Amino acid sequence: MKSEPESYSIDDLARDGSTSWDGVRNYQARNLMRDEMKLGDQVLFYHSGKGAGGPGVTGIARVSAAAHADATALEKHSDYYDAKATRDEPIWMMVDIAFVEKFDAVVPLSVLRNEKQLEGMPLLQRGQRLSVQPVSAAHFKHVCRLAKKMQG
DNA sequence: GCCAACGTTGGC
DNA sequence: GCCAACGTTGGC
Repeated sequence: MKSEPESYSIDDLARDGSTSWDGVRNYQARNLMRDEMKLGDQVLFYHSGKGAGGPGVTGIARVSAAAHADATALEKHSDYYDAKATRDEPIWMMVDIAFVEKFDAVVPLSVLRNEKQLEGMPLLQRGQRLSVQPVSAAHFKHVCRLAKKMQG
């Protein structure tokens, strides 16, 4: 899951313990949360933009609640308000995630790009912008190995 | 700040 | 249903 650290960082998640991943307004990302993310699934937490250490994976979270309606779509004054959403058809959904671990150092995107073992990882595909993306078990493990290696 | 990639909107 | 225009994302 991607987040701009200025809006919500791994440190914010560590402080809060858990959070509802509200505000996703992209159907593909919504579908991934709704259909693919199960309670207990592990999540790579990614900082986009200009965080400390540049864009990269900063830690691990875990799905603490499966997809449920994102009520911010119904709130007129919310940045995430969507006039098409109704109580019966909320349209937008979110999962809750809980903090698991913050890496000692960011695993930079530039490092991920050079890893043969991460070939085919959606995050590394040209032009990808999805804020929620699937990660294979093998890719997940490899990113964790890189994180451990970097704290070396 | 630039720009490529991509999603959405709306006219036709 | 097509597609141009526009807005957003996000790396560089």
